[in-house]
Amino acid sequence: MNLQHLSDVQRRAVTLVDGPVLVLAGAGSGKTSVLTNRVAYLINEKNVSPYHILAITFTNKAANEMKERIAALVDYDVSRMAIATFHSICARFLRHDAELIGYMNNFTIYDTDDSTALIKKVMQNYDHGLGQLTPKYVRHVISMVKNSSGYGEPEEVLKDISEDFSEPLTQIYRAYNEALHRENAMDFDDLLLNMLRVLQENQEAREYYTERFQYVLVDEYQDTNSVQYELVKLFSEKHKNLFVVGDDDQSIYAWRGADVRNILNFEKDFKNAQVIKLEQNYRSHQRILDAANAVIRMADARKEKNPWSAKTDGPKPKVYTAYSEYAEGEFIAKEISGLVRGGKKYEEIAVLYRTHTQSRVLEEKLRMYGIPYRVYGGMSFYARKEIKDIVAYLTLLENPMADTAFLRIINTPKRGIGNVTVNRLTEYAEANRLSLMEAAAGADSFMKGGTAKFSPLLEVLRGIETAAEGKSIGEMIEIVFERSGYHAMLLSDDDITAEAKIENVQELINSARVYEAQAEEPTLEEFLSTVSLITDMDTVEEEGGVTLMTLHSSKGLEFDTVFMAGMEENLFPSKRSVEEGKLDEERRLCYVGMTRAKNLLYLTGSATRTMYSGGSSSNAPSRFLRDIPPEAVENLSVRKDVKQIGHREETTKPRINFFQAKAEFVPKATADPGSFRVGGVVEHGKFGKGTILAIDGQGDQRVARIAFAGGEKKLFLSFAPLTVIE
DNA sequence: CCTAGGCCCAGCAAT
DNA sequence: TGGGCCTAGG
Ligand SMILES: Nc1ncnc2c1ncn2[C@@H]1O[C@H](COP(=O)(O)OP(=O)(O)OP(=O)(O)O)[C@@H](O)[C@H]1O
Repeated sequence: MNLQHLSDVQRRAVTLVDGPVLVLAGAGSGKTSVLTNRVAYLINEKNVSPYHILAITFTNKAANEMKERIAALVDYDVSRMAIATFHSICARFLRHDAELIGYMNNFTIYDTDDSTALIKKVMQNYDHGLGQLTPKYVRHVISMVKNSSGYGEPEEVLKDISEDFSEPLTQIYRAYNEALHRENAMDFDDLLLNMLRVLQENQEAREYYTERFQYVLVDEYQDTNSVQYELVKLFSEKHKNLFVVGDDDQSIYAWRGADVRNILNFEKDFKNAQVIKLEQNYRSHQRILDAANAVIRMADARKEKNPWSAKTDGPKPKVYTAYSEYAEGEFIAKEISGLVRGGKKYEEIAVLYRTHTQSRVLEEKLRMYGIPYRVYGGMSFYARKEIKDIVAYLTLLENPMADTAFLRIINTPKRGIGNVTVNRLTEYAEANRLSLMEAAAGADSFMKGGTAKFSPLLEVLRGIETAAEGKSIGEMIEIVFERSGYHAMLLSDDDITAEAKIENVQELINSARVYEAQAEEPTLEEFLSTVSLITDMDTVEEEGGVTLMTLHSSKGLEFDTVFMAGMEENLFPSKRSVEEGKLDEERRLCYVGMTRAKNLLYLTGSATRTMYSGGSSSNAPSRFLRDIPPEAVENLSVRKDVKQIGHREETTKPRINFFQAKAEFVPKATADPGSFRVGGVVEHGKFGKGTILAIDGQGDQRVARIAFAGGEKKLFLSFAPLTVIE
């Protein structure tokens, strides 16, 4: 196998196959490439059967790509290979082993929506004195507890999280888990946790998996949580050939339980571990690296690295501060248009932001300029209401005990079953330890006319079940769509979104057909499993225009040109991160974003931003911008823009922070009127008229590159005898 | 007892 | 922007 395309040290990482190995290296150093090559190398050169390999990727898409690569190398049914995300692989194993820990193997996976709904229901049953705590918050706490299970009992973990509420929270935590178990359902965290229990509690299963996995590989190791850590440790305990790659500077998921200590302590945790450092960055040129390193250098507690790029030169990162988010969007759209006119492809460009809500304005401006784009993340296809409703019907076919799914469709379409009836049903079901569906069948015993009330629904469900017998999944969805009355409901809905919803359901049918065509042995169970674990990131395409996504989602990806929008205090870093002292994670997120760029990096922001209520806030430029030495970037901000806020200010309500903000983002030297700007025309006492090509530096150090008739000159703006012509 | 429409409030990131 | 809560009408 040819490994000539790798550097010496990368090759070493690929071929050092025995024992625990950590590749700790900065962004763009080829960690993922090394991991993929290593899998291929094991199979091709070391004659390891694909069956004996466990490789954990960060997205399903990355897993599929890796499988495709392996498929080209060996004659093996790669779909059976254990290459997947933690969640997918655990779900797959549990389909076989859940019964070892008291679940049924056809368990249902509840997504965030489902689990929030269930938590809400559980909370209603308790006079917990948690009035002010929302189900969403409680779900987050519960998730943290589950993800921290490697550290101890729920009670202890809860005390650390919330001293005051630990008791009621513990109660809810228990009740929620019991409900999940009764419903034969697992939430995302349970997938990991229950797989861990299988390994811990069942000797035979442990034997099987540890014997099987001679080689264990994990990508993005810095963002593993305590349960994932335990899983990795157990899976690799027998053969001890554990290979992990990661970058502590890219740890950005502590808020959902990831623990960077996993990577920092690797050498201590795994005896005889070898550590390989990759220092060369193959993705970005040096100027991008310089700026990114200026930001990450300020973080505490990190392993120092010496990244360098062979591409020593390239355009400096560009900074632009607009006066409003609309102007910011406009700037980005204009720049993209210009870049594309210059030959760049839309697909090579990404716009990254801290929060999904930022995308709306950006989209608006891109559309205005006729720029094709695709937004990833946020509301994914499978999270849409109509899709989730149809999926709930399918879930009930597979698992009639899934009360959460039942509650979702009990009155959708409308069947005259309201809150009061639902509450009575729930009470009755709980008192008699029945599933809601079972309880509904005996409704006469708890309310007058109960049977009559529920029989239409039960008949629909029974009808679907009979009709779906022996049918393909695509056909099942059609049956559900028709017989549930969902289609009719949408047809009679004159809301403009109804048509799109019908199309979405059609799309769901399509995806079921695609799944059936591809799967070895398609089952409804597996389809539902896949659907609940699919993310938008798995559908990233080569085509489709400019990519819009959050900074978090961009981890692991790369683009020729990257715009980072919303580089402002209170947004990035977020207000909460500052308040809660979690600034470093934001800083690392900034580092992740900047290092996605191969060639061109724009850092944009706005002095003001509209709030949901219609008001407006004004924010200083992000501190991360200030951490980059001025001479390392090119500042494209125009004084003119800044002044306009002043005008707008006077016509609208005053904003407390305005002057402060203005003072911070206006470079000093431009504080005098008649400002210089890139593209502007100036006159010099000696050289005559010229056009400003670029301005670098700040304050007295600002240098302009100006094209005069007699050639290009670099001049200090504060000293040169220049007048602005236009 | 159900439904629809109006009002009020909230704001991060995602498997 | 939307989801949760409240109210009036059916
Ligand atoms: N030896 C090499 N020669 C040339 N290009 C390389 C080499 N190694 C990696 N690359 C390229 O560098 C880029 C970054 O590689 P990769 O995504 O594997 O890095 P990474 O360390 O996983 O990055 P990150 O941590 O930022 O996600 C890819 O485009 C890859 O093809």
